[in-house]
Amino acid sequence: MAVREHPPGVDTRHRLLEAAEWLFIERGYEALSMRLVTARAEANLAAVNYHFGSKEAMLQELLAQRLDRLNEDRLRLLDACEADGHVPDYETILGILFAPALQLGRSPAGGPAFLRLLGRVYSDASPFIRDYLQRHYRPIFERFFEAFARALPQTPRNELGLRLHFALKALSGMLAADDMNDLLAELSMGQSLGDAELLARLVSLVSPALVAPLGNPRQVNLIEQLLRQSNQLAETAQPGSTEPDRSRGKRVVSVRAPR
Amino acid sequence: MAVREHPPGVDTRHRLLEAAEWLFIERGYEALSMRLVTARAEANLAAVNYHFGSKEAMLQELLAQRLDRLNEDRLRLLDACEADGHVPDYETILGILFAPALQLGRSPAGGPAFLRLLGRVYSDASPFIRDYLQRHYRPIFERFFEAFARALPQTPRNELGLRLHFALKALSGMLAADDMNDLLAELSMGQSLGDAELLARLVSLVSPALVAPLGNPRQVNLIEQLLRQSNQLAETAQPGSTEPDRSRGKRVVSVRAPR
DNA sequence: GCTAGCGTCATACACACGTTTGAACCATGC
DNA sequence: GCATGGTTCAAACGTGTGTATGACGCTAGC
Repeated sequence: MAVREHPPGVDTRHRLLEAAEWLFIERGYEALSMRLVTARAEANLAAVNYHFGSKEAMLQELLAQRLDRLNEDRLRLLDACEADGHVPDYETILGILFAPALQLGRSPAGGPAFLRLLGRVYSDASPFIRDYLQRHYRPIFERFFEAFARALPQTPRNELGLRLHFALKALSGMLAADDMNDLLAELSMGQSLGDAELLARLVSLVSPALVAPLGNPRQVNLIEQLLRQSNQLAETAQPGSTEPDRSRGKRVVSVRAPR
Repeated sequence: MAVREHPPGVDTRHRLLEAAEWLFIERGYEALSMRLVTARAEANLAAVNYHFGSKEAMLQELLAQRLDRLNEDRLRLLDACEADGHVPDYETILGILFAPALQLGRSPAGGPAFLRLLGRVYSDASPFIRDYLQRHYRPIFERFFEAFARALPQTPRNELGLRLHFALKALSGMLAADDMNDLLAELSMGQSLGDAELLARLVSLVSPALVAPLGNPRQVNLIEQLLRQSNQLAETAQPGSTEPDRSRGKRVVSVRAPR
């Protein structure tokens, strides 16, 4: 007879959250099923609904546990840097956004793969995750937006929005990548970097998107040439419109591999 | 009696592809169900399997129809720019990537929302889409990677990979956004821009990520200060580890809203 | 010793999914 | 007229999902 793996005392609730976190990091929200979670946590299928009430409630608790702390730290840091009317410059604000994230990534409070979790959360397409972020962290985002706006007063607000959108998409996309640990390693390029150097590199990778001038005449000229050339090539290659229409109709028979 | 909406002659196949494209653009692959597609195309549920054989086959055909042309154009343009040993600089290569996309976005061959489709494809997390891109367009990506490597010979290859990854994530994330049309409009900042100006701005937004120097001593110093300050703030605020443990156990009763 | 009550368990429910089926439809061929 | 074959249709199948239920074990309080 098999021995009992987990005496009831050992917190199932905790194991569930842990399993859910890994699965969410690895496969995203849509692919996260209760059966997968409970199997990995070596718990019963009904455990999630018993302890949390629903799948979404469990995810909410998981996210709150990990993200609330992060955003509190960010806000505190921003408050400190804006004390007595000081206006931090845009690179500092980027640093304020990134530094607590890296620190939580190194601490047990953030969890073992905090940065990957962050990336997933910010790039997951599911409405549940998106709504959650909106509902809980919009004020924080707006606080930082205002800070950026003060740091870059010459940039129109809507263009600033665009540039921020762009920069943060890039960052979260990078953090969410499966090979993001390799990527971070490459950022340090063989040398063993301290956190400060690593963050400085991250900031300098992101910050040009906020302040780079948009299109000088030389570039416009270059692009115009390319557009002409592209048009011309496309014309000579495909004088008609689209594809020659494919073979149509006829019930498609499906040949399935045997189980 | 209701009149027949679509006489059988009007191509169901075409309507299916169209509906699938919109749904894919709006909600991504995971949320794309046959029932939604056939309903929007005003076709029978079985129509997809009749005309294409399976859901995945339909998506493959949709993607091939839209993306093959794009990448052919890109390759042709790159070939032309590399003719007789010429080595295009990195901004030109970015232009080569973007120009055909914009042109197809303006032409009927690309479809009504080609740019948003592009963004979705490149940022969708589902394994099917990811595998499809890998299988069909890896050679193209590698060709462009080599071109970038020649244009930036002083950049180590792995760092170049990182920077490209970063830049393209940013771009696709921006294109996939729901409000991407608004964003593009903001890029032109009120002025009505020609395609060349728009593309030049896009290129100059992306290109710094490829060549910006990584972290000077001043920045490192700034970040070091921030890290210290953050650590200190976090310590004083939360001397313990994480959250005070929540109320545990007790079957959670769920109160469901009535239908 | 007995009874609460927390936690776990197997099992079932209702629903959504992709796919399959066989009959019906309907223009075209003879 | 009648058969043929491409197309559409309603209905079902099997599987996967989140959730709900009721019984069972175990520990704690009296």
